[in-house]
Amino acid sequence: MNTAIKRQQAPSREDRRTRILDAAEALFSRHGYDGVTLRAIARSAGVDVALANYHFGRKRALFDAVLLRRAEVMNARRLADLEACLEEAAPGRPSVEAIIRAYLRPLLTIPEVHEEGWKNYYALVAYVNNSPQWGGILMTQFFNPLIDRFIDALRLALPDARDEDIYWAYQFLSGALTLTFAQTGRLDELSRGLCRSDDLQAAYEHMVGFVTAGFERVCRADSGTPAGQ
Amino acid sequence: MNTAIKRQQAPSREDRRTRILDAAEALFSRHGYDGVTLRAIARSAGVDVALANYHFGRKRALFDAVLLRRAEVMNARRLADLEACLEEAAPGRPSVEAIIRAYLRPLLTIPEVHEEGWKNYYALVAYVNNSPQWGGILMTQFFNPLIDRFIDALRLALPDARDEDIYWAYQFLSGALTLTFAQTGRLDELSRGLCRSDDLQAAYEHMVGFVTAGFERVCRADSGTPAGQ
DNA sequence: GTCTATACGGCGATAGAC
DNA sequence: GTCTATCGCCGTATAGAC
Repeated sequence: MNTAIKRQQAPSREDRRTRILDAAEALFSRHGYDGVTLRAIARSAGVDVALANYHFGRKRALFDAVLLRRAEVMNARRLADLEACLEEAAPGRPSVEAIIRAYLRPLLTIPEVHEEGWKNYYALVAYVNNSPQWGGILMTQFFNPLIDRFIDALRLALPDARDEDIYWAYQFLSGALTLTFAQTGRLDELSRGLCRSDDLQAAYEHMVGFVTAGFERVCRADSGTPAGQ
Repeated sequence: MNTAIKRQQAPSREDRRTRILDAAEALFSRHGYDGVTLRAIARSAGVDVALANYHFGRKRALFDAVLLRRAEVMNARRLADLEACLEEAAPGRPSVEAIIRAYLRPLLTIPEVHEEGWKNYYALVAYVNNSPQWGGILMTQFFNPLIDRFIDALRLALPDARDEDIYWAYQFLSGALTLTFAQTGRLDELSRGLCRSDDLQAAYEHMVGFVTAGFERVCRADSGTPAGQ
């Protein structure tokens, strides 16, 4: 009724919440947690200073809310892809490559993946992941349940691997992934335009090969860390 | 004369410069560029606010100076290791693994590598590399001449590789490397203590295998990016 | 329940006094 | 140069409008 005659009406509760999250996401991804004020977020979102506090509580809780919003979407998609991959292989073992594809593909098959919001989110995750302040706490908080499932699948695919080798390999995957999807433009500079940071399709194809080969090499039964260097 | 009778004397010019750089390095690595004020740096270094400005100019120039100080040391070592590696292989081709070792080994053979200063620097480089604000500009500014040499060596080791494949693989190496040396503690959490972020030796050994295999896979002549996914 | 206006104590920035 | 007065912005809390 009311909604039917809305035209240039004031934004709804959800509109405002979303705009605060969007503004916070953009600003945190550019300036880091300590480089952003609640007032700057409110100004950018076009709302009162106190509104972010009302909806999300303290600054730190808003930071969490920004991360959670898209992490939930992404984790659900990845989990579905992983389960499909395991089901397809059953009762045999899945291949490492199939698992890596299930982990990476959702990052670029999100329909709105080229919108600013997702791009900002990817940059924010890269910031969080690489920060000694946030990395240990927040990556664990938002991604551990999902990653534990992927590690389990990798144990299945690599039955002779030692756990520590799988964890180290995952660490390298994580670094390559978050840097690449942050789309910093660095690659464009280095390659003098030959590669484009925002070519997520090319990033995905290359990363699948690189990471799969890396896991297979590091997790070979004979690939120990010998006493020497 | 004066210097001879110094005991608990005021720190020298170089002492102060160094302390400003150390303080800036620590604070920038924790809070990002926008999260740090010149006053916070001065306070942490125990010097007057105006002194940072006197020695280094504007805030941005101080940021550059922090990065440059250790980048120069690291780049010189890497270049020496690369040249030794090429010489050893001449007139044949160097192996991919030997080149990767020359690129990574200097990161942990720095004698003072476990001091706070280097640890902060590694975290700072991870921040810069992953930042859409800084990544494109500063990584190019401080590391391009060196990396061009390594890319040349990799072209030699992988004569059939396409340039774009080498650049993508380098991007993944760069992400894995900067995240790992940032030592965020994330890996310790995920592996429940099985792996330790500050075990640089284990990081190095695993990374060499992972990255070498990744380059070899991605740069195989037949490893195209086919039209489909 | 949703939101605005405003206030508070704290700290950083600037500039004039010494 | 160093000190300090003052101003403005910080995160957060709260009272009250709607």
